[in-house]
Amino acid sequence: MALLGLLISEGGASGYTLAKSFSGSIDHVWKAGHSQIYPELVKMVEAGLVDVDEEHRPRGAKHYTATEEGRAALERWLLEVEPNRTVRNEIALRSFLMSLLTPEQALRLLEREREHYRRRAERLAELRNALAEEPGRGFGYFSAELGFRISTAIHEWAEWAREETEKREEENSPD
Amino acid sequence: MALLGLLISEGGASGYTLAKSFSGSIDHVWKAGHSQIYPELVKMVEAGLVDVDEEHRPRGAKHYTATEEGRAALERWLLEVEPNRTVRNEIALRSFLMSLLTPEQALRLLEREREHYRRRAERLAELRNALAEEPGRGFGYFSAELGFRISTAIHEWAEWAREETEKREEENSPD
DNA sequence: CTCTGACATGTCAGTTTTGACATGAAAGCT
DNA sequence: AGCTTTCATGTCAAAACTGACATGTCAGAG
Repeated sequence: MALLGLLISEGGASGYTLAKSFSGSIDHVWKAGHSQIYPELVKMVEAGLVDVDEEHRPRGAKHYTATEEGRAALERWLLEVEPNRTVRNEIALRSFLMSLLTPEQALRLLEREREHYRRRAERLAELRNALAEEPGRGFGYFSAELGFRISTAIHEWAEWAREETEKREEENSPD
Repeated sequence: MALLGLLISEGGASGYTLAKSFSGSIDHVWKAGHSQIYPELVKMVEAGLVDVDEEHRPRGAKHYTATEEGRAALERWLLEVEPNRTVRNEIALRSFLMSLLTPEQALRLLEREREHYRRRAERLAELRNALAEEPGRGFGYFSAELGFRISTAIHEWAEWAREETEKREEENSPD
C-alpha cells in the first residue's frame, strides 16, 4: 500500500524512481528496497491495480501508473481496513531493555539516541517547512509534521531520561 | 533480543508467560506472537543463551532462564551493535497517504486516530505512574514514559491536523 | 575511446513474521 | 459429571523482508 500510494502521488513512475522516492519520503515510516519493489510491482500489475508501459523507453525502463481499481483499493484500505497499530522501533525497544544496564552504560546509549533524534527532528522540520510553502500541493506535509513531532518527543524523552538517570546515580553514590 | 531481554527482566518464565508479558509491555515497540516465541526459545537454548527446566511442572510448562552467556549477548547487542533505525509505523504511513484523500475522508481518519492515541496515552500514563511508585525496581518505567510521550505526540498531531484540515476546507468553500 | 557513475531491472537464498490449525491439562462453575 | 475458560505448547504454509549477487544501458569526463 505504501508503494501503491507513492505511485499514485507521483502520478506514474518507474520502479527505479519509486525506489529513490521511497527513501527520502516514506522511508521514515516504512522501508522497502528495490528487491522488494520490483516483484511487488509485477504482482500489482497481475492484480490489475497498476498498468505498465514497457515501450520505447531508454535503458529498458518501465513506466507504471495506477489504475482506477488501484486507486479504489488504496482508498478502501485507508478508510475501511482497521489499521495495524503495531509499531516496530528498535530504538524504543532498546529503551525498554536499557533498564538491564548499569546507569553508566545506559547514559552512553541515551546520549547517542538523543543526538540522533535531535538531528532527525531538525531535518524533518526543514522538510515540513519546505512542503508547507508549496501552495496548491495538498496536505502532504502532515506526514513530515508527524515525523517531526515523534522525533522531538523521543529527543525530549532521551534528555529527560538522562537527567533522571544522573539524579539517581548521585543519590546512590553520595561521595 | 526483545524476548531475551524480557526473559532477563522477568528473571525466568515460561513461554506462555513471556507471550502474555510481551503484549502489555514491549508490545508497543515490537510484537511477537506465541508462534514466534516458542521456536525462538528453542533456538536460544540451542545457542546456549537460555536454560530450560522441563521437570515437574503443572500442565507440561517449561521454565526458561537466561544464562550468563545470554546476559552477555544482550549487553553486547545493546552497547556494541549499531541500532537499526528503520521504523515501521502504519499510522504514520497512513498519514502520508492521507494526502490522497478528500478533506472529509481525511477528517474521519484523523478523528479515529486522535481518539485511539488519547486512550493509549492515558493508559500509558497510568502504567508509568504505577511503575514509578515501586522504589527499588530499576528504571523500567522509562519505557512507559517513552510510550506515553510518543502517544501524546501522535494525539496532538491528529488534533492539529484536524484543525488544519478544517481551516482549509472553510477557505476553499466559503458559502 | 575508455572509464566511471548514475540509471535501470531483476533473482535468489535465507530469515522473519503472520494467522490458522492442532492438542491437551488443570481450574472453576453449575 | 459436564462445560467453559485459562493455561500451556506446539506446527505449518504463506507472506514479507533482507542482503547479496547479477546484468545491462547511457551520459559525461578525461
